[in-house]
Amino acid sequence: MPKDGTSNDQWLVELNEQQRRAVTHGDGPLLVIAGAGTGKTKTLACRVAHLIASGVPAERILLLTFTRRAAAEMINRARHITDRPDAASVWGGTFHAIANRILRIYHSAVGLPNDFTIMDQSDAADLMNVLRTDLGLGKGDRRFPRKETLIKIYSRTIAAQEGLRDVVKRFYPWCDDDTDAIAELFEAFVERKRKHGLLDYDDLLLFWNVLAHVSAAADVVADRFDHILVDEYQDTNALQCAILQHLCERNKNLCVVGDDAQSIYSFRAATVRNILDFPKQYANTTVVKLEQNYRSRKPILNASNAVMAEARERYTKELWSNLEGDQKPLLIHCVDEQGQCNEVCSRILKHLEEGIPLMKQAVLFRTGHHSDMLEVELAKRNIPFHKFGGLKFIESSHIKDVLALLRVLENPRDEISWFRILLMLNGIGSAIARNIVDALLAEDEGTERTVTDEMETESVRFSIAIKRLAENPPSVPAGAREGFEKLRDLLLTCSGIGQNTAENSSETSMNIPPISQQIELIREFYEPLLERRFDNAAMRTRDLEQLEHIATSYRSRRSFISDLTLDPPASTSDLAGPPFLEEDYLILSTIHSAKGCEWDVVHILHCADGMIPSDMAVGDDEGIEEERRLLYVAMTRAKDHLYAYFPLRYYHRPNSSTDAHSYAQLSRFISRDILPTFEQHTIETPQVQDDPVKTKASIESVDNYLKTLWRN
DNA sequence: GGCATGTGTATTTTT
DNA sequence: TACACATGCC
Repeated sequence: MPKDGTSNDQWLVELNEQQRRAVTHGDGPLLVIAGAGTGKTKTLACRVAHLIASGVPAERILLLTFTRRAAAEMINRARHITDRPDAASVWGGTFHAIANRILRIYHSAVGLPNDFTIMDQSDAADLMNVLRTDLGLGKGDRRFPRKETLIKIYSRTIAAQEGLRDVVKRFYPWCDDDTDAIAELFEAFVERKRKHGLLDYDDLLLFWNVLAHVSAAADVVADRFDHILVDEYQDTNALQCAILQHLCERNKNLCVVGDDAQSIYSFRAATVRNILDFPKQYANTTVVKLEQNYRSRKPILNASNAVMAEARERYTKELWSNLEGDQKPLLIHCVDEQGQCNEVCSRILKHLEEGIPLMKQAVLFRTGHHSDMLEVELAKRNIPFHKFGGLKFIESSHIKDVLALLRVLENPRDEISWFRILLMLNGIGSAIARNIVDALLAEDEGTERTVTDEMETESVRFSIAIKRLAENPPSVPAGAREGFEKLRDLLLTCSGIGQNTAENSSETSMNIPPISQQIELIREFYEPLLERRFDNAAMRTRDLEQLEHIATSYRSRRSFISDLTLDPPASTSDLAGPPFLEEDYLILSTIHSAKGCEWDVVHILHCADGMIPSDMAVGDDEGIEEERRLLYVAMTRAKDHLYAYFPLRYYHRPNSSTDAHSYAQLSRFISRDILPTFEQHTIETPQVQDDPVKTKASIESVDNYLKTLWRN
């Protein structure tokens, strides 16, 4: 094993000059402006490798990325480059995942229990809703913001570190009259979370930040890392910026990488100011720009640059490419959405025949449901696919139900999960559920949490709520008794108490079944309920099997739940069969989830005004600009072939037989001036399948069908 | 009073 | 599709 530096040469040679400057930069703040496809991942991976090779202990390097997958990939690459297994101990992950990891260690310094559970955004919204009802808001004819809106306001206030009043005025002006009530609600929200040991996404960052400057752990935390690297810095918010500032108070070894032209997360309070003002914030910043694109052929880059050239602000760089190509991106005019589906499918199959596997092709779109019709079409044609973004596995109600059971086992003070579970049972509605929850949690709430770390072992950690369930369960109405008994058995078994009575519970309490077995038990309990509650039980059952499968790789229930909330798996509800059995599959993805990825062939759906830009975002200039960047991100994912589809006609009710429709306009971002950077195709009539019954039963499609008869 | 059930409606993007 | 809201049933 060569010592410092000597083995560097081999990989350094493969870098271009700018990349090499970024990789070998020594101490002090470093800003890397990295355009799309300029080898950003490679540069970061090499920098990590370089640091390790120059003697920085791997566990003192922190790599913050946008997804866990990105961190894992870079660390893996660094390990290969250096050929040092210890590279695996680099701290890598999202801000939230790292916050979780840190807080599991230093929780007591900020007064958190160690068994805290993490709520995702919809859990937080549910809690918000409970409190909203408790406080009597939303009663009468006053229209009070919906729970989703409330959690967004809350989240933005914290992430942007601005006052509630300002946030509401600026982003939610229609809620301005309710600000006082909202403030009151938020106070209750925070109080309730603390009482029940719940942290939401914002709390994770908030406490990490607090940890760094008010607590006794501050020194330890600030000293923990010698080098910090941050990917996708343009999509960080004020709170994350503050955390970083605290983390590198000792040394200024902070390297941030990003692209202001790809900032697409302002709805999460991300601000481009972070990256633009970085040199001002950190004196003596070294700035490196990566402008050579290694991904896209010239005509694709041309069109992408043309789209960005019309942006209101001027971006700091211009990308160039050496990759020749004579094919401009294709702009394809389709009759309607079905026409778009047909066209996409046939082009995908054509490329497949040419030898480009499905995995190297992607279909991108603005919102999750933009691919609905295509998914049906792909299923019909037996083209397997994976969908990223949109409605996630974890958000479907059957998964949430199972998760609620696990959560209650992990943190019996989790009121929201108790509610969710109880409401599933026959004969129990909100009133009875309320009584049961009150009965179970009553003593717990009054009890001070004086338990120390050492005492919080598995055996004592399940709290009074579970004990009460074992010793003197709350009474329930006769109609609900049977279901409640089954629930009780389940929870006690999973807690390791079994069906025995309380006297020997302390002895058997260590007898907690492994996590996958717990899920199996839960599944047995839940399946009858599932069949009663949903129509498509079969598919949902398969999801549960999948969940059980994921669980087998976890040792503790706690890390399983945390990971599932912080790094949820992509959707599995594919129509085209069990995805993990297919060797080749097409990628469907929202543009947001496509960030950082690249494919040989990229198809962008719905390039119509109202889709990109989304109707929801055209309210103000900043919103529109972000949509433009979104299209830019989508286009720059393509290496060799880029297709943009524009369906002319949108049916108001796609699944009915009525013909009501309206005409769409081409996306405003593909303006007259930049049209020449595309080649245009028009698909005249919808392709009629061998089975004409599949086509829309409208007069028009009948007529079109007849036309094909006359012609053939 | 409280639960189950039916109808209508509004739907971005994600940790 | 999931939720809010209204109505009908015990």
